[in-house]
Amino acid sequence: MKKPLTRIQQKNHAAIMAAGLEVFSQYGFRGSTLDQVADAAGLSKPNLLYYFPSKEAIYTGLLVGLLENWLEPLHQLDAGGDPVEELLSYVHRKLAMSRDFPRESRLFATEILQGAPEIKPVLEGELRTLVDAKCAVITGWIDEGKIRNVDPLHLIFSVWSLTQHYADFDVQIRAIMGDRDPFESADAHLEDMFRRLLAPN
Amino acid sequence: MKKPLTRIQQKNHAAIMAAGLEVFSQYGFRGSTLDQVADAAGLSKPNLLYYFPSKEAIYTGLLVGLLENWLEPLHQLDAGGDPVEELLSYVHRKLAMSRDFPRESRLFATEILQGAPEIKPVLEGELRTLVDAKCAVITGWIDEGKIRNVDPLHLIFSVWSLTQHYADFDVQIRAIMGDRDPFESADAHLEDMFRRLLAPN
DNA sequence: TGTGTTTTTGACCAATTGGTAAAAGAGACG
DNA sequence: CGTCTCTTTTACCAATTGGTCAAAAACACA
Repeated sequence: MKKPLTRIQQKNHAAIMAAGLEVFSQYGFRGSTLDQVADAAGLSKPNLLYYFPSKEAIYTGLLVGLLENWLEPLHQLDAGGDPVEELLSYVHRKLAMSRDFPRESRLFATEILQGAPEIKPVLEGELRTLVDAKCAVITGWIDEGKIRNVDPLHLIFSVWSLTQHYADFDVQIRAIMGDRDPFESADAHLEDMFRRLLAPN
Repeated sequence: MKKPLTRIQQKNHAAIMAAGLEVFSQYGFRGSTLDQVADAAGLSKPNLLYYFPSKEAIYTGLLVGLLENWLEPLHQLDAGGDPVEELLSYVHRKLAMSRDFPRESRLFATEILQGAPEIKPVLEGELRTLVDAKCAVITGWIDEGKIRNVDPLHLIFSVWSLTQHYADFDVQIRAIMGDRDPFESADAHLEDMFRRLLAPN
C-alpha cells in the first residue's frame, strides 16, 4: 500500500509546504490564493494540484505537520526536574520558537483567530489532554510547596501569550522598538516575570 | 462644506460598521466579501457601495474608529496616581475590553498579523509616541523606587499580550476550559502576576 | 398635492478564483 | 533504443469577486 516517494515528489512536496507556510501565514486560508502559493513554490497552479488535491489539503497538511512541533516544548516539561527551572526553560524554549519560527506562529494564530475551523478537534482532544496532564504536574509542585500557588491553567496561557506575542505582533513591536532586537530583552523580562511569579518564599 | 447626516444615513452607516466588524473580525480583510458584509448589514451590495466607496473604505473606517477606543486604557494611565495601583487598573481595564469587545480585539489582531498594511503609520506615529510617554512615566516610578526595576516597554507588551490573548485565542481557551468562564480566574491571575512583578521590596 | 433629492434595486461587467482535461514532455529502466 | 510511468503544461471552466450604472422607489418638504 505504501509507495516510496520519488526524488522529485520529495522536493516539490517540500517546496509546496514551504510556499504554503509563507503565503498562508501572511493572509490566512481564505485570503490566500493558489496562484500565490504556486508562484512561491516555483510551480504552475495545475502542477500544485498534481501533488495536493485542493487548496484546503495544502493548508491542513501544513497545520498538522506544525502542531507536533508546536506542542513539543510543553511535552518536554518534566515532572522530575526542578519545578521553577523546568517552567522557566519552558518559557525560554517557547520564546525561542517565536524567534526562530515566526511564520509558524502566525499561521497558527490566524487559524485560531478565525475560529480554528480546521483544528478545533485537535484542540479539544490532544491539546486538552496534554494541558490537563501538565496542569496535574504543576498542581503537584504547588502541593509540595516547590512553587507559589498559581492557577496552572492560566500559568500555561500566560506562557503562550507572552511568548507568541513577539512573533504574532512583530510588526507592532518593531514599529515601537525600531531596529532594536526585541528578543534579547524579552528573554530577560520573561525570566524575571516568571521567576517572581513562581519562586516560593 | 459639512452636510448634516440624514436619519437613514446614520442608521445605515452604523449598520454597516457593525456588520463590517462582525465579518472582518472573523475572516480578515482579504478573506471577507462584500456580500457577507451586505448580508450582515441587511442591505444589498450596491446599497453598501452607496454609503462607502469601496470594501477597503469600510475596513479602514472600522480600524480608525476602533483605534482610539483601543488606546484609551493606556491613555488613562495617570502619572499622579499610585504606581502599582495605576498599572494594575490598566491591566484590569484592558482585560475587561477583551471580555466586552472581543471582535474589536480580533479585528486588530488580524490586521497586525497580516503586517498592519492599513495602520502601520499609526503604529509608528501615534502609538509609538503614546508608548514612549508612558514608558517615561514608568521609568520615573522605578527611579523613585515605587515599583521594581522592570523594562517598561516589555511591561506594556506583557499587558497587551496577556489581556488580548483571552479575546484573540478564545476558541483555544474554551476548547481547554470547556464551559467555565475564563475571565474571572484570569482577572485574579493577572492581578497576582503583575502585583508580584511590580511590588517593590 | 407636486417636485426635487435621497435611497434602493436589478441587471450587468471584467477580473480573479479554485479546479479540470488532455495531451505533451521527462525520467527511469530494461 | 523502446516503453512505461511520472511530471508538467496549455487551454479551459463555472463560480465568485469587487464594483458600475441607470432606472425605480421612497422620502422630504412646500
